[in-house]
Amino acid sequence: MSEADRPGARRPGGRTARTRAAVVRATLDELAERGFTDMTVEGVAARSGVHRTTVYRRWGGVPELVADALGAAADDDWRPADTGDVEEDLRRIALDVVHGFTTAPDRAVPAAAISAAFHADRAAEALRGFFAERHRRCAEVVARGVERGQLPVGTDPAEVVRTAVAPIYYRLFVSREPVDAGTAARAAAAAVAAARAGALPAQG
Amino acid sequence: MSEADRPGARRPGGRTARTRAAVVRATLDELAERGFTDMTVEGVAARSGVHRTTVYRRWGGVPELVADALGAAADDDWRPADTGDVEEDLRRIALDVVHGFTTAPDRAVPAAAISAAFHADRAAEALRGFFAERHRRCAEVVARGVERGQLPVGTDPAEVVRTAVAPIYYRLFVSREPVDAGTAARAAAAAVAAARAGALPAQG
DNA sequence: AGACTAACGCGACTGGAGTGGCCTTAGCGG
DNA sequence: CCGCTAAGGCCACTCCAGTCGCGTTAGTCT
Repeated sequence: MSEADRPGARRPGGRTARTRAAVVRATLDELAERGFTDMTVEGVAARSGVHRTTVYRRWGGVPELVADALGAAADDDWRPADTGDVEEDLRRIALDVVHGFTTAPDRAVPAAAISAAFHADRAAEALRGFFAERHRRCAEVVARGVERGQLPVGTDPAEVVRTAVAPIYYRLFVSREPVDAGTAARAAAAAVAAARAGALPAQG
Repeated sequence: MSEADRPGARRPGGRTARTRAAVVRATLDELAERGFTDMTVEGVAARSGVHRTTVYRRWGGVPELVADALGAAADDDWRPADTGDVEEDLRRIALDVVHGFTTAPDRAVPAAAISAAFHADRAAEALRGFFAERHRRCAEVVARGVERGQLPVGTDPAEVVRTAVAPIYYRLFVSREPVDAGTAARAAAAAVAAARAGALPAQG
């Protein structure tokens, strides 16, 4: 559900949608090439063929551009794998996170989104929405685990997901320590162990 | 071990140290008053009575100022409590984190440090050093728990600490969800449960 | 005490971010 | 097919972050 697709928008298709697409694409490219800190509205405008003023009017600044790009990137059909084992499913989710921030071609985008959320409320809201949706999708993995009897009834699905990925983000952006596949596996194992022990109940 | 105290520094005491102290103090004040995003070198210079040029020369920019302020703030004598129970000790550590980012008078400082690390390598290094030291101090809590037989031998102390605090940082700065005392208690309980299950071994 | 030099103060300058007014274009309606 | 209006283009302007060169001050060392 992007801005230009909204039913209430005055000019749903046509020029408005084209400029937005061009700017979003340019934002992603600039982000990958120069990074969030060195990125500039001027550069995005030049690359997209849209005038600076238009970008300032419709978005407002770099953090908002990143927020919109995140929203566009979130409109994917990503789904967690279903291997039949909760811990394996969670490990794959955690591995996706590690790859998304270390080896993925557009790895600068999610990091920039987290950084942008410090600078603009709109970016923070976009981030909140993005992760709410991710938690929703990943919760199915935990729900399946409960159905299979691998996790106790009453386990909070989203909390298990948070526990499984939080250490990765913590190392990446807080303690600034290296992350690898082992980090992901360990975090997933810890989340499952905690859930099995009943330490992650709903409504806690 | 701050810059001005270093044995190799050319001018250990005197004007250099005074300027640095004034600038660090001004940085903390500006941070609390205007926040990281709206903070400016101009403001810090004016408040400290030091010229803009000097600040640019010795630090380089806002992120470096924040990094130095973090370094100064890290020179405290904070120690985790010793209640005789690992989970209670960890819960108190987690509670300190929650308070430090939500209700503490200088709560803007640590958040700014995390944000600054996205913008300057020097800030990222300062952050890394800060958390390495924190992990070191908090590891004692886990070590005591192992000695008491509350946690299995071979548990990785730092990893338990990371697991206990990571969900808080995750909610604060990644998923942008609210945090409270319950968040801290839950995270500490999950960390202990995972450690008890042997999911957080050393050298993993 | 006096020279030496690192560090600071100062003002001028540059470049780019961000804004406002005005005109043009393109999509939508009748 | 033709007006209507939202959105974009264009240009000029302001303002502030950051830099440079030079003069001055204050520790340090003999």
